[in-house]
Amino acid sequence: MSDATFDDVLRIASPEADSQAEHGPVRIEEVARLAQVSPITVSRALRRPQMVSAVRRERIMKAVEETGYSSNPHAKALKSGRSDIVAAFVSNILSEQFSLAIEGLSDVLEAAGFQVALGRTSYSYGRETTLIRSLTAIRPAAVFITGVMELESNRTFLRNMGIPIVESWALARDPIDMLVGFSNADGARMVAEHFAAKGYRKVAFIGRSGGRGMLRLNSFTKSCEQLGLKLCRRISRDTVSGIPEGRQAMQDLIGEGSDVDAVFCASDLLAIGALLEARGRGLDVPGDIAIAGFGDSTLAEEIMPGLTTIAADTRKLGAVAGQMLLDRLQETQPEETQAGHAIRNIPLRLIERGST
Amino acid sequence: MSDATFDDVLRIASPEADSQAEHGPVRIEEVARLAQVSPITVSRALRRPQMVSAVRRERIMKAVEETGYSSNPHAKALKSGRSDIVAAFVSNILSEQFSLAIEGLSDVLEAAGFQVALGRTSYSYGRETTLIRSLTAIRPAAVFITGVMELESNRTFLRNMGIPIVESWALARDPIDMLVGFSNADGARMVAEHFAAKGYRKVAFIGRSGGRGMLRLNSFTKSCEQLGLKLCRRISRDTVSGIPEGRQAMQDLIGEGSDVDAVFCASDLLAIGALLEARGRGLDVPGDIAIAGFGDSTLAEEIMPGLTTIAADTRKLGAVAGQMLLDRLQETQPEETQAGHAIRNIPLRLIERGST
DNA sequence: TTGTACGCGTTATCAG
DNA sequence: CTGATAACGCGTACAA
Repeated sequence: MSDATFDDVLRIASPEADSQAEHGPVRIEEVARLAQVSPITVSRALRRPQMVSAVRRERIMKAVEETGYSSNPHAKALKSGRSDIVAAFVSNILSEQFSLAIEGLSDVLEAAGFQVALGRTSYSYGRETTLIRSLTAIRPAAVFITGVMELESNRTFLRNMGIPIVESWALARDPIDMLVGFSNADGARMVAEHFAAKGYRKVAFIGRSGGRGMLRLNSFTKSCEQLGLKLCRRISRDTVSGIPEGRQAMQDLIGEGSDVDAVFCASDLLAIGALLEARGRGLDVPGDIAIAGFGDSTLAEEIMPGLTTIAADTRKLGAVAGQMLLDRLQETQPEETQAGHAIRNIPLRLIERGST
Repeated sequence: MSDATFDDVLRIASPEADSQAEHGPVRIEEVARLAQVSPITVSRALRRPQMVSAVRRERIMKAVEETGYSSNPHAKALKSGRSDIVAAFVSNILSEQFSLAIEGLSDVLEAAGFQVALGRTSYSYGRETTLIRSLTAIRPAAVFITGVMELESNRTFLRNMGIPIVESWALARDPIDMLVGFSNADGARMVAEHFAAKGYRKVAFIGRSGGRGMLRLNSFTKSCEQLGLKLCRRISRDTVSGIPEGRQAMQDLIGEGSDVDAVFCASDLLAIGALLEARGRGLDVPGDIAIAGFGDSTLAEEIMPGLTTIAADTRKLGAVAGQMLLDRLQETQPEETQAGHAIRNIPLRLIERGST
């Protein structure tokens, strides 16, 4: 312990001393005794109120209130073979867009009594596989993935668990189960069309070489051809894409002395890095070079001169995913709970700002 | 479903068909049968290997391998009255610093077989209280908080759970249990000293009015007095502090026609908003006005002309917290597991960049 | 509508 | 060192 100064921290006293935690957790039996019924009746009163007479139900509810009873989720999970946990796989929790999706998801699910457990795959198949295998033990009620599961073995494994699954972030043709995504291809096309409309002719692409970066590049390439744009340069890296990588890529581009008009960056962070580098070297954006991104991060609006980008409402995406899972979890006829291959599309829009 | 273009998504086939999930989870009994021992011996072989003879232990381990057995965490939790879940309370998952702390925490804990469950308090006492109460049901093994619990009732509740708890992000004098923090007061003083050393004399403060914002303001105020700096203006808001709020605050400051030299913003995002606004209005930073932040976000380094800021290694903070929890969880004599009031200090340093 | 008996998978206890 | 027995708290199946 160094001699650092201690902070004086706010403390807020509360009148009622809450000694509830002292006596350990309340069991259903205690509630039953208080309400003068059997434990199973308490259980029913909570799970299927209409199965219990009004008189007892009220007595029970009162006892529940008084004791602060809530059922033990582990016992419940053990009995039912299924927990109230929804597993959410995220490649990178530092991503604003993924975090927003998780917020949307957990807002919906927590309101319905489910817990969201985060698993970080860190863009690694190894970690992803490890996490997937651990699901056998946890017995989640459902699974959400910010992305599409790529390894066929993991897809099979998840499918065999027989629980609702939502993949996301792309409009894949045959999801494991359900899907809520947006069309990366459309987004890339919108950028190409925007470039064409603004009169840019010689364009470049910066992005990750795998996954969605690749999707965006493929579509961008095709659209450029159709629109008569010349795609002079593609800079792909397979590392995670942040501001420094964007800077580096732009540096490469400029260093080559290329005469590119406009650059499409497959993520906002890449685009912001590129933009900062370009301006730092005295280039005018968009005069000397136009830049567009993907994702509509907070920064896209704040940075000078404003970043043109493709926006998807990812908080909504998460909320929709949560609702799809809930719908399936709360279905009355579990027999019908076959993989429905429901697909929901989240529309994209291009937001034009100063950078193009 | 609109007519959006379907993306072609990468699929990676894998040679070995893994049919493990088909047959439902493997139970300890199956392993026992395979190894020709009783279930309890399997349990012991896994939890206390030295209690089982080498011969059987090997047979058992082989059977575990073959079946892919892993113990059911719900049954374990039910039996032991304690789960392998560590609850982590975060006020805002969109914060880069908090996310890094969570990464550090879960890297350490997951390696030791614990699961980290995130609870978002959203800077709301109500949500915090709700989450705290829900812990009774979940029976976490331990609790981590990115911040200091302020409500006395919640502090009591947590203390009474009798599990290891780590608060963080400030050097509070009497933590509920353990603490790993940095001195917000020191950080603010470092900024004041830096301003003084650079010759700035008329300074301002922008920050949140509660919690750590207040800590930083108090210390900054005192340091300014001691150093002969004139603290002309304090702009406090009680909302979450992002780039837009920083912009707004700087706008207020400039609008008043004040002749402030330098501004200390209690968070990097506020500082970046302020910086963008100042430059957007044609002010030179630091010529016309110097700006310093707190947190050392990625952006601080990237933005022009570089943001002077107070850096704390929050990933390390999370890792240290995880280790403190682990040490307590793995203590052999549970009798000694009294609230130790261990306090660890994470040093701060001022990073000077172009903005001052 | 209500209650009894039992089992979910694991591990502590105690006897061997 | 090993195994039989019981119990963790809840909810399903069945009986009343």
